Amino acid sequence: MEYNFTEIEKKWQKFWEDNQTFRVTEDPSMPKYYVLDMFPYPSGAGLHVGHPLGYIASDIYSRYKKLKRYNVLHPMGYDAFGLPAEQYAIQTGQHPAVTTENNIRRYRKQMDKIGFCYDWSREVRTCDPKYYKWTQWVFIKLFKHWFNKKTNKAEPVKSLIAEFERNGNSAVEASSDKCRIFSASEWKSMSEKEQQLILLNYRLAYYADTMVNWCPALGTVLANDEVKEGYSLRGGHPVEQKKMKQWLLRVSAYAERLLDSLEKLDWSESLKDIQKNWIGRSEGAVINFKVDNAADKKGRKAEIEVFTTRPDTIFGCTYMVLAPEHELVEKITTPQYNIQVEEYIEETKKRTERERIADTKTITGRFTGAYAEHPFSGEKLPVWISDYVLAGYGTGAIMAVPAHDSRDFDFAKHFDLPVREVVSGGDISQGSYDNPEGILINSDFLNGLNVEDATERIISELEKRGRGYKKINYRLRDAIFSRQRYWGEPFPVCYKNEVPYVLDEDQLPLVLPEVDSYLPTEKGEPPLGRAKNWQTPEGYPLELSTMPGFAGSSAYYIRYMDPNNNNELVSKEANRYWENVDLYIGGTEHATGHLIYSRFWNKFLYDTGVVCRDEPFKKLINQGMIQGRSNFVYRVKNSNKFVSLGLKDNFDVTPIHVDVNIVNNDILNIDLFRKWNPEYFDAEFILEEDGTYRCGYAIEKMSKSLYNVVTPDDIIEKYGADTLRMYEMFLGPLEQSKPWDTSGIDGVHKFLRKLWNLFHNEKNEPCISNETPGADELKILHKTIKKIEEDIERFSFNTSVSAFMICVNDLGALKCNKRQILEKLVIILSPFAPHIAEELWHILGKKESVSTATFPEFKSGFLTEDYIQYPVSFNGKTRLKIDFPADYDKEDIERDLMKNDDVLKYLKGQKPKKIIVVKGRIVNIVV
RNA sequence: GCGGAUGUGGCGGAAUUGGUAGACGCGCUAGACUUAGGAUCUAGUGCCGCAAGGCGUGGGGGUUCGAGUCCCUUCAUCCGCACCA
Repeated sequence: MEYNFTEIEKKWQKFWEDNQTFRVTEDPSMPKYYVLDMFPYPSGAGLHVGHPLGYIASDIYSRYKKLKRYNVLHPMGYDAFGLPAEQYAIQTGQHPAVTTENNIRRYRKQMDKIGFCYDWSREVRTCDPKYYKWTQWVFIKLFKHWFNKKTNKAEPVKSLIAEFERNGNSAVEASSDKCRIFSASEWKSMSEKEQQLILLNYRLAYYADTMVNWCPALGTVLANDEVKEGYSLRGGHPVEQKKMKQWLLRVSAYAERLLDSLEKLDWSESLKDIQKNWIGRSEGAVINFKVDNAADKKGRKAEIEVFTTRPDTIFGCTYMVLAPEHELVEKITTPQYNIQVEEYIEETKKRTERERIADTKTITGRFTGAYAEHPFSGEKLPVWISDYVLAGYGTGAIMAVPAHDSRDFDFAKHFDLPVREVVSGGDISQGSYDNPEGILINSDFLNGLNVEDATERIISELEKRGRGYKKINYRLRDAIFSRQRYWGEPFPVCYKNEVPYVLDEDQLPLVLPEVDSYLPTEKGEPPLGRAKNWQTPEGYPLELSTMPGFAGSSAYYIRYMDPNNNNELVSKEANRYWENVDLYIGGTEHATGHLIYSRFWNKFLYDTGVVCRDEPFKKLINQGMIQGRSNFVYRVKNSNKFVSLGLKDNFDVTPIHVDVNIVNNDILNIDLFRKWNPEYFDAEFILEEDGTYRCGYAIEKMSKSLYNVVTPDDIIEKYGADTLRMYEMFLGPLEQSKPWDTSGIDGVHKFLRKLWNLFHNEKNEPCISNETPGADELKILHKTIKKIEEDIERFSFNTSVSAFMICVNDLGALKCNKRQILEKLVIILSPFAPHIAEELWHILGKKESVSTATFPEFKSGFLTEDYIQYPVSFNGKTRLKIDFPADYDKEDIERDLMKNDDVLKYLKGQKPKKIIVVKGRIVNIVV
């Protein structure tokens, strides 16, 4: 036996655990560095080879930073509440806590085998009451705060109440729901219930009637980021729109800050773009249009409020459209049109979100019979309803400008409404001219202005006349925060007189109760409706919904700083020391969910003084997906005969996925294939000339159903964890998606064996020389030190693996076993292959873990060369390679070139027009 | 429709600032050793060509002494958003 990775890896994993090698504490004498992985949801399927990619990268970086003398926080935990465990519970009756516990144990086992340097003493689980106590605590805090637009931050509701008592709400500028204006005396005369209901409009966690994404199959509402193209992200079930009373988080209050501070984050541009898109800032104006035939009790005309990004086109407005759900529809529809409008509203209600999206080409709508008045021309504008206007965006109403908006144009053409051009530059007979460029026409006082000036002018005019104002609108919606499910955090909320109140902090955690079934009750209540005594000691009923998945993951990075603190979410000292995450590695699938919510959550905690940094994740890297590489066998139709890839075109065949684990370099192991599926036991094979069965392949998602799943466990058993770690990195750039193909792993494994051999003689006995290394050996070493350091700093781990291979190949060629070289090599390799590094470090006579060493310093002196080989090209084509002394100048080189026979041969007697010499790099002769 | 990413040998990929395209590894070919090889070692391996030489970084055009890299244009694949007013 030579390099016995199984034994070595077990030994050092035990050593790390016994010695608590990676346990960290706050140490003000050292600079901190916080490396975080997106913690996993422990699914029943366990980890496949794609999951640990990011963990390995962050582990390498953590170990590197430790060698660079940083105090590194590198924790891990579990996002343990969630739907799959609960769905499984419904099917099997197994308590989700049990499934979750089992899955966590399996994950931990799998992770331990890879040799990560996590400080497991800091582990968190979102389903642990000691953890979710603090999730509930933050919820209460959100409930007790409102967002003051004047100070642009969250403030206690107490201060809001004080203001109401003093001056009513007229001077309050809050991110809030629409709320009527009241005076201080009105406030004081209100009942407790009335006051509480008003405050709900202001709270950052609030309870309101809202349009939700309802998923009947899952029996719960979903947040916008949990729905994709009308289907639930988890499970792919249809989702419909429904009005329901739900808990929401006022994320929209932070839209501007979430957008602005993206600038200073070291995230990829594409991820920032996704967030920018999701937040969806648009600048425009709110304009009020009076409606003729509807007035309130005091005789004030009703007003349609619209939001537009093109107020400059206001004179091109020829009609108005309300969303079918708009509250004014009922009030303004004239009796004559009542029936058809009601019909239309019924129809749209029936359509699911998915149908609406799928069917965007059919133009539908109804006239309400009402007319609005143009704020400048006084023209009568017919008011329509149509589902192309969304209730949930802007004000749910638009001024239609068919000449300059393609949707309005299509609608106008369909219903034969007038089109009036107001910005020159397009051809209105052909279609709308949406470009915001051109000169205003047919627009009264705006005529002759360009779009930009016209926009400015019209807004000031609107403001002067009190008919509108400048407004920045965001697409980002408040997050629906309740789920009608069991396996999540209970809300610390009870209801008195149907008004929600939060529990006192000292009643936390509010522990998830036991239920006899995980299904909704007969009354249609969530599963918590089945819990016995689900009420406060005073007898008030508790909330029946639970919190969504993103609740527990929104502040977990804070909890790691001080995971066992029972008095605070995080102590001031721990938070001030660790501040925030320096490096966060995870998948891009969380771009609009977790990464928005946790930024929001963090900003709120920053406003309230709980944490000291206003952004949670300074630098973020999205690792690419590892795709599966599937293999196929080709069955001749209506037979049990399988034909090899090279011959399959001669037959009528069906490609069938075959387990990649019984295929090697696309050659099928026929014996294993027969055993793999009894159906194929008697199969016949048509083989290649060389007697092998060659499989086809395709790059697909890694998935059980495609038989292309490779687990880290299998790889570790065959090659060891160090090989797995290095091969995962060797596959390609961290951020790119790339297919997993086990075939290539031999190269990395061979490398580790070659490394082992540098330290051992033919009899596999350790054999280290104390001789002083020569210049060539030092050069190889320092070239590698430099390369590895640079590569790690830019997260180019694939190229560092190559650099190690080159280094070991070169040292192997020199048969170098000199201590001074090998010691440093082991240190720089240890982040990548920690087990073999520890073993070799030990062989070098060290007693401590190699992780306590210091990253060696690169010395440029060892790299200087006497001669430099210059590629010599003629007209840009490389023809020759000539050595020149390193200190040669341009003139020296030119002079020598003209004496060189080969150069003269290529010149064929011509005189060069020009000679370009870039010192130390190239020579180019222009003929 | 909008926004983003990617395109280099049979395959994964390298080339960090405009300066030797294909490092490193897999695979393949030949050889050595071996009872044997899915072990190990040596050599070769972008394409065309016997060769000289020519062609080569998705396609077309440009800037430059010199372009995978910069500019324009176009195609393909993937991802995100989408009646967002």
